[in-house]
Amino acid sequence: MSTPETQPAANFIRHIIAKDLAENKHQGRVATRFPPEPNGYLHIGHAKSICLNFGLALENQGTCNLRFDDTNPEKESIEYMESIERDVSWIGFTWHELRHASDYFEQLYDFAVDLIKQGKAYVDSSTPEQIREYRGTLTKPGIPSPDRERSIEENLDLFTRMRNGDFADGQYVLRAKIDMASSNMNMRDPTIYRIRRVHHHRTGDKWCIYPMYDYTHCISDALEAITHSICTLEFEDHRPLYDWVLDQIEVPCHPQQIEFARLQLEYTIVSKRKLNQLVTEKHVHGWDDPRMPTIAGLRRAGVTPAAIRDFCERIGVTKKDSWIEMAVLENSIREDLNEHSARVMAVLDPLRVVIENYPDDQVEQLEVGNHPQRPELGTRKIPFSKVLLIEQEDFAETPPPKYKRLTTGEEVRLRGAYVIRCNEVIKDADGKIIELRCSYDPDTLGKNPEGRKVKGVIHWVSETHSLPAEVRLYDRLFCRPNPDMEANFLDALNPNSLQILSQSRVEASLKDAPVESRYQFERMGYFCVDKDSSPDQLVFNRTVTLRDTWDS
RNA sequence: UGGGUCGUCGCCAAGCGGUAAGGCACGGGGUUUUGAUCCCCGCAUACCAAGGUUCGAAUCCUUGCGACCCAGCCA
Repeated sequence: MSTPETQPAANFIRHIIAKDLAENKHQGRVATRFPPEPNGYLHIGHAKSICLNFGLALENQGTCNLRFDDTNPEKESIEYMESIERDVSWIGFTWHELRHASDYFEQLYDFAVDLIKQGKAYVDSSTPEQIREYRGTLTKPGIPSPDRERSIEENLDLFTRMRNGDFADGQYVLRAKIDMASSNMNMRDPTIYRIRRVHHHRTGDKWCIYPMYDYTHCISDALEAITHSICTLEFEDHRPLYDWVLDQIEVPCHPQQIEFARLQLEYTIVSKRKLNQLVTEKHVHGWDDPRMPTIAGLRRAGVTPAAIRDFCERIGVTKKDSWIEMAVLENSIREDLNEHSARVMAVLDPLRVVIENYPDDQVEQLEVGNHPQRPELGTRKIPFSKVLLIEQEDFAETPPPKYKRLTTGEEVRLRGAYVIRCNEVIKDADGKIIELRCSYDPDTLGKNPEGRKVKGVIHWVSETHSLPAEVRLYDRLFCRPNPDMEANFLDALNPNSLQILSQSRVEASLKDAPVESRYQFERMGYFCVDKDSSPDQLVFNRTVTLRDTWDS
């Protein structure tokens, strides 16, 4: 059996690392980091970055840290931090060290003082509006702030007092003194510290000034001796600033920032802000709603860590903006689930079938395999009796062309059991089919009938022996390929993304199926036991359907 | 129209001057007690365009065209 994980494919970052290794650039060391801001749950886009960073470290005998970029306490929380640790672990990676940007607040402050002493940073009293105005535009250079030439002594004093809490929020900022005329907006004296009296989930109220991303990230990388600092494309313009900061101060190493294109998946979104909106406005039932592209959502839907890793390897790593089709993800999911899931029978939308020529009280325990290609997964017994349940959609009075299921007067194979023939259709007063009267051929158990071919096979359960279950069928959350492109992404929401079937029946072997266990419901798809499930009320989520090539 | 980046099959993606890998999707066939799986076969004389260099170009040069990112005291 092939493993779902494919061999490492070539990509430009692997080339860069191979070259650095060949040149002994960092004494042959590879150190990466995955640096999320703890302001939301991780999603499939983060998975790409996680697999990249941890994968690169792993395949080069290097290290990968998990670092929380927690410099903006307003949006961050312990809950998010914990969910991130949980999700990274679940995907299957172990970090070398767990770090936080906030671990470096003191050092960051010292470096800022150093910058001021060098005359490379100054305290500015301009308002945000003034700063924006002075910054110029894409085509017009900026002009210096009136505070730009403040003396070093005064800057030192002001910055100390900023830290001491002598000023109101927003009264001053610390800015790097670089080049107000730079064609790169990020180099026009970027703000590196702001005053903000917000409780930080780790440092509490110790600080009332917080460092900005551009200033913090490069120094954090350097302090951790990161060799390759991998981030997404929108930070390309920030690289000169990343390098500038590290060039002004004394740090153990100067990591190389490398940018790659973030994942864009059709029929979904990966904007934290919008994902947050879906949750808070209750368009979904939470961060772990199986329709969400979050790691928690995928997990609850029944997607495996191996499938996510396989997907991330398949989509590749480039600098090209691209949209991945959902079919690629589904393929990775099916490939892993097909190999590892035990098969069981479940009737989602039951139709009663009475086998008229089967003895009233007889029950046969039929032995069936748990996996058609993997006999080592064993067999189980399923009860066959006079009254069975089959799928409504597996019977048609007037079948469409090439129909291979049950129809009046014709035969069909009951999976793992006998061939039956439908003799009569019972309807209620409204003409709705409520029961089928059938007969079975006793000589067709484990063998084909004499002289005729029965091509259809359908699944079933015994009415009295089966267990009631609720089955949740999920469809894509959006009905447009690029919801992000819509004026309002909520307009693209799929109104039928969740269908709950409360009358389903599953075979008795599922009685004690643990939460998160996964099965293939034969002919129906892959399903996972939901956390809402209990022995009295089983609840299953559909992870993905089976591939369906029946064109009709 | 300042700067940065990108353009190879429907969607991804290898390729790095020697004559277009692979995956997904799609189409056809075979096996099958899942219309699943699995197995065969097919699927870019062509690499955004036009010039140029070269015995030879997707790969080098030139000029166009198109797309994305940047003017937070967010990350």
